[in-house]
Amino acid sequence: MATLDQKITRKERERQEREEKILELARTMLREVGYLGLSMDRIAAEMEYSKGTIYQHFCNKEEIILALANEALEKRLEMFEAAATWSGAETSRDRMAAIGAAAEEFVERYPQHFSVEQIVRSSSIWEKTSEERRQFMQVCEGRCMAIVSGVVREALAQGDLELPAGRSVEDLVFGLWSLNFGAYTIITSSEALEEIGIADPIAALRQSQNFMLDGYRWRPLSSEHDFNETFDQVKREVFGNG
Amino acid sequence: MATLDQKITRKERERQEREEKILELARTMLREVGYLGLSMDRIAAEMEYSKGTIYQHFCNKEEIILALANEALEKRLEMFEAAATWSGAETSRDRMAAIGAAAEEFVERYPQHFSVEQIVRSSSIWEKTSEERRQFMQVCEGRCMAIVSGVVREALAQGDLELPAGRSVEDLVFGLWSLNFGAYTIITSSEALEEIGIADPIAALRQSQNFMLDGYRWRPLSSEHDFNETFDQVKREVFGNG
Amino acid sequence: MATLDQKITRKERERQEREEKILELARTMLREVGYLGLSMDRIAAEMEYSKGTIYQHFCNKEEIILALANEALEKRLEMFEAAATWSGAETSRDRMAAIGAAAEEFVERYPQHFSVEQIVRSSSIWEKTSEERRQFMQVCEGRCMAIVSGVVREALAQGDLELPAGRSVEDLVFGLWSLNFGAYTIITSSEALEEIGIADPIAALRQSQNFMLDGYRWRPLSSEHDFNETFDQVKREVFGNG
Amino acid sequence: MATLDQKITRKERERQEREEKILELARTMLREVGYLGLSMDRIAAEMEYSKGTIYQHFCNKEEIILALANEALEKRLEMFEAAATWSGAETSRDRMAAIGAAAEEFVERYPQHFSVEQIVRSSSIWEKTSEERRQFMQVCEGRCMAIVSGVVREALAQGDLELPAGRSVEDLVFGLWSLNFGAYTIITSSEALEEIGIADPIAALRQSQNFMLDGYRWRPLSSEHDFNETFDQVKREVFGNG
DNA sequence: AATGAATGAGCGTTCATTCAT
DNA sequence: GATGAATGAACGCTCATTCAT
Repeated sequence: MATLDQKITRKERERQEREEKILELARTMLREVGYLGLSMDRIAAEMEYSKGTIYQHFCNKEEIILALANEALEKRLEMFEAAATWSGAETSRDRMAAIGAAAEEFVERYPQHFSVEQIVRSSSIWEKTSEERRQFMQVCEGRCMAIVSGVVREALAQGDLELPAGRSVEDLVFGLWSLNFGAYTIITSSEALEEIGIADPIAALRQSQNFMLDGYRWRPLSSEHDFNETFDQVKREVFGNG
Repeated sequence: MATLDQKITRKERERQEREEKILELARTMLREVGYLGLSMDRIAAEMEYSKGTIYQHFCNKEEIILALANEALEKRLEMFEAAATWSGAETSRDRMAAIGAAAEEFVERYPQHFSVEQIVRSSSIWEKTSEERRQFMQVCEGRCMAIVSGVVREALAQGDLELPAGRSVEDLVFGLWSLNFGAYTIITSSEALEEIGIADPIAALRQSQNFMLDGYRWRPLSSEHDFNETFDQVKREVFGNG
Repeated sequence: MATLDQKITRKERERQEREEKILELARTMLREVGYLGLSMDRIAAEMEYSKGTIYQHFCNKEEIILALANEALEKRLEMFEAAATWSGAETSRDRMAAIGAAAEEFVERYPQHFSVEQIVRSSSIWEKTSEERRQFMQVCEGRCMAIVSGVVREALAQGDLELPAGRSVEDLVFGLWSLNFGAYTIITSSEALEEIGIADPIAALRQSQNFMLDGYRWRPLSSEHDFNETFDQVKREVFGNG
Repeated sequence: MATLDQKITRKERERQEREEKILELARTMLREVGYLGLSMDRIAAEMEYSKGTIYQHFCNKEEIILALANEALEKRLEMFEAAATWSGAETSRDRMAAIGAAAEEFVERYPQHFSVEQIVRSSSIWEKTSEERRQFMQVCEGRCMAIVSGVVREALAQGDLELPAGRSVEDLVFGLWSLNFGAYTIITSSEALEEIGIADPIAALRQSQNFMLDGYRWRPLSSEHDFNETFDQVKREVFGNG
């Protein structure tokens, strides 16, 4: 019985390993040759498996992209959650900075994941899976925003922050989101930023974020606290990136 | 001689008109059916010219995209320049706001152009023209930045703004650029932002920009001046969008 | 020994049940999705058995079709035999009408079976099994004809019918066969016969058959006897279709 | 100008010749390997043209079948019309026999055309073009029937024929249609009819037709006139098959 | 005996590109 | 200079069949 169980387990394990391998390959290819360059033929050729086998795992090219996007989403969520519950945060703004650090870490550690998100966003992959797309994208965006919004609301509750008239919590989050998404997109897709004077875009991004929140008067202001240090601390303590 | 010249001129004019028509068609198709849907066959079918003729103008499908991106760049530059030299600006920060308004107007007025920029940025179109790409992208980014940088430098010169230690003019510009590019990308590619709480993303973007510059202590602060009004004024006076 | 026998019997019974189940499924699928839609994968997916197991029963996709055709043949033969030995027949022509009723009943009761016959007839399934085909098809046609021929010969023997010069028993049978096969094919494959004026094709078929036999001077003529009533009677009494 | 015209004419002629060649090939392949065996790859391989070229003529595999079916329909209609207007017909039943001869000639002269009709009828080709199918099939059947119905109505008008109670003109036509379609199908798809006793199926079909019409009391009866001779005469005089 | 992972040839179709006219 | 027929590699996908377990 044990043998049988083991057998099943091994087969299943092999299956999952194969699936992971397909996704890994797809992720890399997506990064290297883009959505257009990603083809089932190429994936099959690059693996030691045949086309048919790939199709036994994913019945669509789109399903692969979908799976990839799901992975990316889950990874990011996981990291955001870890950051949002960081025990070292003394203020609500610390917590916000921690999430910023998580976003930074995410792109650095999993650049392919970020790539996938951009492709999913820009491509017309979804024409077929249109209905699912709307749901998936929205869930993705919604859950990510919920974490950030939670921290903002906490700040409001604690009196660290007041919103200007007519602005909602989500508007603030949208600002941070745009800034981060835009920055990483430019960093990822622009070669030679240095040559146009941007030596350290990550530092510039941190600065911009801090100043934006200063503008909102989220206390403590960046003039009162070194959030740069907070970023580094989070990356060290939460993500072991020292 | 005059006749000959005229003839050449007419031919040349016809040639340029044809070229413009091809690009116009390609632009529309790109927006409607995406990069994947854009095909030389389809372009030819939709025109009164044949495929061969189109190839006489653009020896590549990629060349067409390149030309489209060029157009977009030129259009944006033109608008940025108009904004940067707006006579109604009383302060350096007014001028900065004017450029923000130009960016807003650009996306609203020429959504296809913005589309093209995103495609160019995300696609692996460039494999063949990789060398040209680096140059082109850099020129694109460089010229746009130069205008914005100019305004920042003016602010520094006039004492309206001091940069924090370690930050360059380009870092500030990068922040604005990221924020804007990110915001418009999200707006363009997310369906149903409203459902996740972002009712007026453009307003949120303006706010974020203003607060970011407030963070930099660029005077007058947004608490001292209604830049929202400046945005509207520029769109009215410079771009006739009232 | 008895135990062993029983075991073998049970196994064999299970095997046959499985085989029957495969065929049942295939028959239904053939009708629903056509020959093109019939696939080993789909059959396996729809059953609780795997592809490999199915291949243990039928080493070919074609073999399944062959088996299906065999079933159809057997079913029809069975019904023809029942009709040919109908105790209610008073004349040889009654007996002939009874077979006509059987053919009618067959198509009505087992439309899938008729479907299979047509597919087998039209498809080039047989390339591989070509040798078997010739045998099988001939056996099929031969045995069916034998029954009908038997009735014709009986009529000749009893003096109800004389054949015109140069015509054989088989020629008469061929006429009936053609008429029936053609009619059911048209009925099955034509949508909206009614719109082209054929409101009741079954009645038209009965009429045509009767008149053809009248032409042969097979007594009693349809003017002397209501064969329509005979048809209904057979369907009621022999096939319980009332 | 003449040169230009000629050029266009030649190109167009070449195009049509190519198209005809594709259809000819497809027709033969359809007959030899059936609908399933017909593939764009095979057509392309068998011609000296590439797959792309084939697709420039027919944008679908189905379009080819459709074109083939159209050809068959037109050919048959043409032959039916020629038969229906045969000047040698002395009676309405002569005219009917002439159409029978046309049907015979059609299958003999263009067996592939008849093949196409059967395939179109039996296959699930039409799943995609389902809407068009209904129309096309109906037009096909309708136009063919109209000619035959016309002759029947003429017979009624001239008093050569009375219909039994409850039977329509179309019912009679349906009988003839079924008989012919069925007979040719069996002849085409059954190997070795002779071995099961049907030495001359064409003769048997003629006989069956004649007797069916005799049953309807369509005068002159086949006992009063040698319609076999009429058949041969039509094939000779109208179709030059002597 | 039963399984289902793996195969790989084949399918219909698209499309950038070339080149004879 | 303009044309569009011709190409052929590539695509996403299917499926009958095999075979190690």
